[in-house]
Amino acid sequence: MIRTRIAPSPTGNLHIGTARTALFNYLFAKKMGGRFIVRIEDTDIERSNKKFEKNIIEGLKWLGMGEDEGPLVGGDYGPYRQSERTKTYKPYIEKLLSESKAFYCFHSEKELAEEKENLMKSKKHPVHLCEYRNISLEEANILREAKNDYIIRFKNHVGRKITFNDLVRKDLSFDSDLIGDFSIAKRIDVPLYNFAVVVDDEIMEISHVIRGEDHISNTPKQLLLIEALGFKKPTYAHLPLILGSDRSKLSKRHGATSVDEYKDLGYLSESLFNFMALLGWNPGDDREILSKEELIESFSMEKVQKSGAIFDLNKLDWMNGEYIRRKSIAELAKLSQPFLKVKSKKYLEKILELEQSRIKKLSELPEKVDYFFKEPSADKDLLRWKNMTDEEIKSSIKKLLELLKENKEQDIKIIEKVFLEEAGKMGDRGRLLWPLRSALSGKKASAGPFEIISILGVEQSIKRLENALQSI
RNA sequence: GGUCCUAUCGUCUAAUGGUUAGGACGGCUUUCUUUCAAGAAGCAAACCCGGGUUCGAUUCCCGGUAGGACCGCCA
Repeated sequence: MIRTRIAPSPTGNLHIGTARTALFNYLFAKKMGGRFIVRIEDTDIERSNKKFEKNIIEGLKWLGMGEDEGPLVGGDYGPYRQSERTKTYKPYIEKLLSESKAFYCFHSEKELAEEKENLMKSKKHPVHLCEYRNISLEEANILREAKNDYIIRFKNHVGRKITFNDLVRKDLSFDSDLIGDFSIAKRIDVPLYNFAVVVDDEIMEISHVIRGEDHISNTPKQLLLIEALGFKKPTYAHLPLILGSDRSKLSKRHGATSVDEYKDLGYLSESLFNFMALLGWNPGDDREILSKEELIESFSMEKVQKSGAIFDLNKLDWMNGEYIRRKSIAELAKLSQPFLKVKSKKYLEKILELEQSRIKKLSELPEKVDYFFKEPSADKDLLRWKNMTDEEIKSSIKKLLELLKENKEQDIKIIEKVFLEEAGKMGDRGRLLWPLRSALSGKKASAGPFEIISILGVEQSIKRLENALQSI
């Protein structure tokens, strides 16, 4: 059974990078008929926050990645929060300690920091080979009472090569000397990340560890622990990172980095899902717009890119526009609720019909359609088409009013026909139609005048034209 | 500083030991058009550098260069 997991730490909102990692875990698991698991890494109780945990899991769900197991939905391998698993880890730490595969280290943080600094100064790889690595447990117990400051480290072998096969990067190899005696637990019941993951992955029977390439250097440590504990090795896949416009790891200074922010900006979950999938992966053909099902169907690790990909807002905007245009008006109306408060559903839908092809994100809506809710302020220069004189504008509007009043009771199709005929007589249709549209919308850019009239109604349109006339 | 990773249009990417190096976004042009979009048509735009292997390298190998990630008693 293929089992993949995402392990967010609940110290902030759902980050785009985390979401993308989750996405690849999800696609892979679903493609292989496996299970997608959410495990919360909240070792450091102070930093963690239930609110963030909920937000992260809901964010994943919003994107379409419902978890098969996790802290909120449960499962047979729980608990799914690291903070609730301290009892699970303890025996494994004790085991390593009693087998002399781990030891107590009594160096202070200050000493360690100095050691590292000196090593780097002398151009050496910063690595801690601890002097306490061979002391007996008895000695350690005595020292522990004397100093209460200690940490548990893994006793690393020297001169070994650690190799593993990565699904994305093929053979990777690391020198054990450069890893040193790395830390595995703060105290006997407080494991550190590298230790906790290894134990959890074993117990939760995680078959594939799919994560960002920033974890590559953690892998040899975890492999060492797996070996020492006699665990089963999962298969690894390290994904290329998502980069900001300057090619460094995507972070706050690059702008919006959380899924929430994109949601609030009016991006649809489908476009974000689709877009992230195409960052560092392709389906092997020219398709760009793919549904979740198609993405799952065509997913394969072999197609995952090795180099990082810039998060290009331009393309996201385009894709979001594509998705907006593919929505039914009813769906779009529902999605627009948070952005546009309109009491009448019918009215909202009519407006959306006009804007569907004009917006790239839902947040553009309020500004684009405000004229449907309040009369525009009159501005004579806005009414001017090319180099019409004030008098010409005036006579155009008078003509418009006249025609509109005459055809008050007519269907909009008829009105349009009449107006177009009249505009045709003027040679340049803009001389009649531009003042019409701009008087109705109060904007340089908007939907067409007849579409607007059909929504506003003839009475309101006459009123706006009269207002416009006043301003000249 | 050390280790590891990576390298095709501005961006996301495809393909290939011999191609006019393909697609998409963005840009530009044209078209449609009262405006803005959307639509249609088109244009410009890339194989990091050097050496080797080879009849032939963008492709394979080596070196350089550049960029990135990591180097916690965070995860």
